[in-house]
Parts: sequence; C-alpha cells; structure tokens
Amino acid sequence: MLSPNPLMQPQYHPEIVEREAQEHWDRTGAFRATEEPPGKSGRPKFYCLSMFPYPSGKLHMGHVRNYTIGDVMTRFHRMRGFNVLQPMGWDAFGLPAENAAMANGVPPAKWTYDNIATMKRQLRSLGFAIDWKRELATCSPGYYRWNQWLFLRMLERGLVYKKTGVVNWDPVDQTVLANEQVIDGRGWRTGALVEKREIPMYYMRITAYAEELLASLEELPGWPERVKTMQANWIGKSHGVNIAFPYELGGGKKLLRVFTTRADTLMGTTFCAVAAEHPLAAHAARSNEKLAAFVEECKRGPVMEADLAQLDKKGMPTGLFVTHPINGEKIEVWVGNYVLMAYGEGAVMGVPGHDERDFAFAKKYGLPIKPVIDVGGKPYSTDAWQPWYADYGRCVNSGKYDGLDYRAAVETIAADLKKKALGDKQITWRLRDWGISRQRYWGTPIPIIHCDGCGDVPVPDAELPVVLPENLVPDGTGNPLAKTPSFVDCKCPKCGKAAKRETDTMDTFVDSSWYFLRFACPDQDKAPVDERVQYWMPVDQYIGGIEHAILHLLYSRFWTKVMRDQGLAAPSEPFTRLLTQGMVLNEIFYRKEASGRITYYNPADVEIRRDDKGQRVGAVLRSDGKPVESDGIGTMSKSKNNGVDPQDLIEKYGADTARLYMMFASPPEDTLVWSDASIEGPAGFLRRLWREVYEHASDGLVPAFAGGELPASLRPVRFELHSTIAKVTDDYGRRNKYNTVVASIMEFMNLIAKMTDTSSVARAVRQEALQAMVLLLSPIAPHVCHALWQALKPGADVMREPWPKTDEAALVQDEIELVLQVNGKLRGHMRAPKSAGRGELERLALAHDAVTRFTNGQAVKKVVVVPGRLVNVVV
RNA sequence: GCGCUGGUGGCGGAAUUGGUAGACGCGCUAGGUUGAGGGCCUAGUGGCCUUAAAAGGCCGUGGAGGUUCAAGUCCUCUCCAGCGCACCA
Repeated sequence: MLSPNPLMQPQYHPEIVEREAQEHWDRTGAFRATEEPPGKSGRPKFYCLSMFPYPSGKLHMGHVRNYTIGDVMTRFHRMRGFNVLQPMGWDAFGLPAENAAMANGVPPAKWTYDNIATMKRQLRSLGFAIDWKRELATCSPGYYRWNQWLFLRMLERGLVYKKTGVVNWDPVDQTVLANEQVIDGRGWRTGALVEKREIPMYYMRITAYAEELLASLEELPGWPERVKTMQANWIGKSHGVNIAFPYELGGGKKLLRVFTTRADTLMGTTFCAVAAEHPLAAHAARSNEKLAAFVEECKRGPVMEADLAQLDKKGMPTGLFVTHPINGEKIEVWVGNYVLMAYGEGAVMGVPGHDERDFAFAKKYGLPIKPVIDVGGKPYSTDAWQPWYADYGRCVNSGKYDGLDYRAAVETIAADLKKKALGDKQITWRLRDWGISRQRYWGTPIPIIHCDGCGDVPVPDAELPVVLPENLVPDGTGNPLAKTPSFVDCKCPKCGKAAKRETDTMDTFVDSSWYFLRFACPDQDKAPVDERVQYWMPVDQYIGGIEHAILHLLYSRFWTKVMRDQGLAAPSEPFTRLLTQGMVLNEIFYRKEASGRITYYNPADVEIRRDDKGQRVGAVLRSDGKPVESDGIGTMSKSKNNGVDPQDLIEKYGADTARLYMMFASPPEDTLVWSDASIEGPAGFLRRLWREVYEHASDGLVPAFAGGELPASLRPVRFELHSTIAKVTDDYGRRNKYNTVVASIMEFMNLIAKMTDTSSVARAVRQEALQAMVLLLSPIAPHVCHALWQALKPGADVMREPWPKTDEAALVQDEIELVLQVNGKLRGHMRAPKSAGRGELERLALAHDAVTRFTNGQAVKKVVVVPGRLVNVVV
C-alpha cells in the first residue's frame, strides 16, 4: 500500500516525513552502488568518500558536519547523472577502547561493537545515502588479515625492517605510553616521571617513496594548496652538502659527519654539536661524569618535537676536537640538546655568525662568533642577533672563497671537499621512516614469530590471519597479549620448535591507509583487492578534517603506491579531489574554585547576559545564577566539557534542519563556531517552504512554466529563479560553498513569498519555481524535499529527477544598473541599456545629476568605464 | 620553536576576476495576529555627525605603512587566534 501523502497536513512534522523517506529509501535499495561496465549506461562513476569514524561512542558535531558534506556531494552528483558510491566503515582499533576497558572492565571488542551499533543507528537517522552493504570494520579478521599479508609482502621487498626506536616509558606501570598519555612529562595514570626507552620496532620504508610522494603532489590539482604545501614541507627535501670533520680517536682516524644547507658558511664554523644519542657523545661520556649526567638528562627529556623545540638551548663540551676540513683549525665538539639524532647525521656544524640557534648557543657558552657572509653591506655586530644575518650574500673572511655568492660558494666548497674525500653534495629528507610497532593489545597483530634458533620468522600466508583474541581486558600495566600464553606460545614455522609470537600490534594508521580500496570489494576473501578496484578507484572526492592534512593522507598515498608496485589493482594516487573541512568549535566556560581547581561548564548550561543592544555583558550558570568565566573558543572536547550532542538537535528539530544548519553556518573548509540560537533560522525556513508548497498544492497543481512569453511583471521572478539555479549549481559543483547555496535559496524564497499574482500564468511560474527550489535543496535536506516533491509531482521520486537547467532566455536583460563614482567614491546609480558602449556610458555618466553635483564644473582628468559595472569620474 | 591557515557589525557569515562592504540567517527594537504560550506577519538595525523632516556627509573589513582612478581583495612590516609537529584518531 502507498504510504499516505504526509503533505495532507498543513504543518511540517519532520519526524513523520523523515521516517517515511528513510523507509522509502530502504525499501527501494536507493543507495546500492553497482559497477557498471563502460558502454552499458554511459554513466561516469563517482566515488565519494568521507573519512571513516573512530567508533568512540556517539556521533559528535564534527562527524555530522563531515558526513553531511559528503552526502551533499553524493546526492548532487547522483542528480547530475553519475553512478555514485558512498560507503561507510569503522576505524575500529585504537587506544580509547583500551582506556574504556580499564575504566569499565569491558573488553575493547565489546565496547567497540556496541559503539558501532549506536553510531550506525545515528548515521541512519541522518538519512545519509550510504551503501551499507559495503560496511567494514578494521577490527574484523577479514579486514586486518590483509594488513598482515601486505606487511609480509613489504617485508619481502625490504620495505619493512627492524631497528630500535624511542618510546615513552612509565616506570611504575611498566608500560609504553602514547604521547597523549604523557602530561607535563608524567604518566597520566601514575604521575611518574616518564623516561625515554629504546626498544626494537618494525619500520616501513616510506623514505624510499619520498621522491615520488613529493613529485606527484604536482599531479593533484584537486587538492587544497595548503595541504600540498604542508606535505611538501613535511617530506622536506633539502639540497645541501655532507661535510666530514676528521678526528683521531684511540689511534684511529675517524670522521664526524654533518649535513648543512649552508655550506657557504663553512669558514665561519666555530664549533660542532652532536645529539645526545650520537656515538661520539656516548664515547666522551664514558670518561666524563658530568657529561654523562648531561647526556642522561637529554635522553630523559621529551620525545615530541614540539616540546623539544621549546627547550632552553643547553650544551656541554665533550673535550674532543675535530679538524676543519678546509683550513685545518681545531674545532671543539659539544653535545647540544637542540640537535636531532633523527635528522641528517645527528650532528651539526656550529656557525653562530649566520644561524640563529647557533648564535644563541655561542652567546650562552662564550664561543667565538665569526661573520663570513656580507649581505649587501648591512651592518653586523655580535652583540645581538639580527634577522638578516641568516640571509644569502657573498663570502668574506673566507680565504679563497671571498666574493663568491651562495651558489658559487656551495659548488666550489663541495668540489674542494670531494677532492679531499671529506664531503659532497647531498639531498636530505626531513621525512623519517614510519615506525608501526605499538606495544598495545587492540590492534592488528604483527605476523612474526620469534624462534631461538631461526630468529624472526614471518608467519606463512596459509596461517593468516593471526587472530587477535577479543576477550582480554587491559589493566594499564603493559600489553595483555604478552600475558596470554595461548596467543604467545606457538611453533616456529621453519624448524617446528617452540617459539614466541610477536605481541606488538600495528599503528592504527595502517588500518586507515587502504580501507578506501577495500570498499570496492569488501567481500573478496582471496586477496586484499580485486578488479572492482579498477572501476571505482581513485576516490573522486575525499572529505575529512584538516587535522589529517599530513599523517593519514601521506600514509594513504604511500600505501597506495606500495600496493600498485605489488601488482595489485591500485592507482598511483588514491584521492583525486580533497576537501578538508574545518573543526567544530564551541565556547569554553569555567569557574576557578578556592582550591585552585578548575571546573568546566557546558555552554548549554550557561546563560549569556546582554544589554539592550544585544552586547554581551556576562555569563551565568543556569542552575545557580552565579557568574562563570569565559575561556574563549576551542575544539569540542570532553576535557573542556564544551561538546554538543547532535542527537538532541536531531530529536528537537529533525535531521534535515540539523543538516541544513550545519551547511548554512559556514563554508565547509572554515572552522565552525557552534551557536545553538541560530538554528532557528534554518528551522523556520523549512517550515515556511513547507507552507508555501502546501498552499500552492492546495489550490491545485498546474504544469510548470517551461519558457515563452511572459508579462513584464513576472519576468523579474523568472530572472531571479534562473540566476539562482545557475549560482546554486556553481556553488555545489565547483565552489563547494553550501552556505551560499542555502542563502541563495532563502533569498529566492523571500521573493516567492511576496508574490501576490494568482493568474494562471503566475501559478505556472510558481509551480516552476517551487519545483526548482525543492530540487536545489534536496541534496542538503533530502527528507523534506522527498515529501515536498510528492506534493508537487505526485508519484515521482525526487532522487530520480534530473538537476534543474537554467533557461538562458530568462536571464536576458535589456537594461542594467551601473554604479557612479567620483574620485573613487560611490555617488549614485544609473540605468543604462545593456548594449551601451564605453563612449555612451561615459556620456550618460557625465550628464548624470549624481556626478555633476560632485564635479562642480571642475576639469575631468580621467573617466574609467567598466562595462556592466561602473563609471568612475576623476576630477 | 618550526610549518600551514585565518582575522569583516552584538553573533555566524556574504562580497567568485582589484570595481556598490555587510547578501542570507541569528540576535535586538517597535508594531500586528492568536484565548495564553509557542508560532506567524510587518518595519527597523555598522559607527559618528548635520537636519524639524526629507535627505545628506564623514569614518569603517585586527594594527601601521604602500601601490592604484578604485583595496576586505595586491605588496611590506606587525599583533592575535586555530590546526599539525611523527605513539590521539
């Protein structure tokens, strides 16, 4: 039986409309995507993907925003005639599940699956056009077995290797901590001072792809420039010179290698500095207790680069000397806490004359400062650092190199060093290999078996997947896998003797580095991907938070290239177009108690006090009426208690209003500051639209006006209608600006609501206008448009309608309005024939009241005419 | 610290190619409508100044300077905020 037309009611009831629309979509399988061999239908494919969520519990506003943007693109492209795929899955491994397990005693698996069920229900209630038949979760063995399989292929190809890496170690809980579990240098649960510790780990050789990852950024015109710039900086290709400083140690001749991009300043080197982890530091520390203590102090320090960069520059001499490779001077070697072991050679040449960090270091420890570059005669004083000291210039005080510019100096010095076998030009990357080992339970097991006799043995393909037990509950003291003999104890695949299974799991970034390929063929159980990937990939439009601009997007590009080189059906680049949505922010309110403890209050519980102009004067807590302080605006988070639950919004206003508000509030790429109040605008707009359609339909439907002669009074309406169609189509298809889509439709609605003409031709124009508005709005508010379309065209499905076309004839205008300026200031407007040329416009403007009033007979110096826009008279 | 992005009314934002700053919406003010409330409708709403009024003038896009007939938009310097910095995802 046909469901009753919900438009039989004069009022808009979102709960009824949304249930009906969703049932209709489910019943008709509206969002199933199938491969269409080219030639069959001729429809191009469009793979629209939003970054899959981590199942943290409930949807948050960032999810609603992300998936609404993706759904708008999906539905727009469907109506434009594309064969669209929009899948959804779950980035289901990760740390929060273990934290929840510790808090509640529930295994991470159960917590995760429960969250997936909740969030899936929420996504469905928002009416997203998702093909749920392709749903996948990375914590299922059917998915992560291919992580393991690909890991083994990479191991075979030398793209995976083992070496030691530095981790945060909590000495009380005897466990490795993630960076976010270290707060002010202490473990989050124990409060113990965190130590650095070196442990063996598996690395993926992403640096082998550095050159391609950098070069092919050029082939991504559909990516935001800023993301490409960030990736290029992150990969960090720098051209420089590798320089060796010879020294003698224990009778043997050795070389201290440094890398520099400023070889032209080599003659200004007054010291060398090595990282605390450098072998030379370790050697010197053996015979120097104070130095040993300093090295230890550095090693205990922070692991994160951001923290490292903010440390006070500290150092200590090693007592060792190296020889300057050109002039033979003795140069002292220091240990410096600002030297990174992971970059270049873990050692730098200190040129305080022309490097700001070296300058600060030299000042602090009284080391000599020797200027060797002249920057166009700008003054130099060793008293204080000046920004131009680091500029390129010509060599001075540099012996035979005097007078050379940067390029010539680098070439000459590199050539001289090469002759002595003490250096050469070199390219260095900032990008480091990707450490994927995690000493945690809830992740993909690394498929390696440790055998006393055979060493590290890969698990044979036939034994994959190495299944993760799902019933363990971590307690914060190390990895529970290591305490589970049924997992650890196994046989060596080579010799058959008793052996131990690797208990580290993979970084969850591995899971998310290829899921977009798997969506093409989630049911394939013989291989990670199959030929269906060739139909769907690459992703035509990828959408996700700007916070993923570097890591996730770089790792995904890397994995896609690795899979391509493995002979799998993968393209060179995974994402053709990328939209990075801004974060959702909210106000932060707090009170500082007498004890100094800070309590945060949710903005929903706070009332803003305003004066009669609406100017804000303060804020109070609703429950007790006493003031609270504002801490500005920040990302929605549990710790600042400033989250907004989208569920409340959906229940109060309906999914369409929630979607409409999210799209209207700001452009997708901008940060969005939450405001409860302004949702009333979009809510009222849908109510008004409903009423307009209801009233029109109640008076009887008529065929939509389809072009032809029109009375002059109705021409402006059709002009606005077709201008709106053109603008909205451009905003959807090219600009990705949905806030102006909504604004334009609202503006046009205001015009329609003012129409009083009830003639039959006016009713036909009205029918045309209402139909177009419903079609234009349907990607953003699909449920209400589904219902309104049935009211306007009984029996038809809005999703199967083609996108409205602009009628060029309606856009023709005889007269246009131009702006009149005198000396660049707005002085009036005039109407002129569209066909008027420059000369005629100038003549009309000079004779116009608004112009003559301000020129006062003064001599006209110049007249600027911009046809179609303005005339500016300069006197 | 380094890299990236942004800053426009009381608020979210618009201004797409250097060409009318403030579209659209919220809030606020006044009036109307409904038995009340919600809702709905109408008008006004950047600041300062002149005027009885009509109308008009000046200023105005974080700050300071510059280019141009014309700058929110381009250039230089500067301040502030957000995001990322490799084990959060």
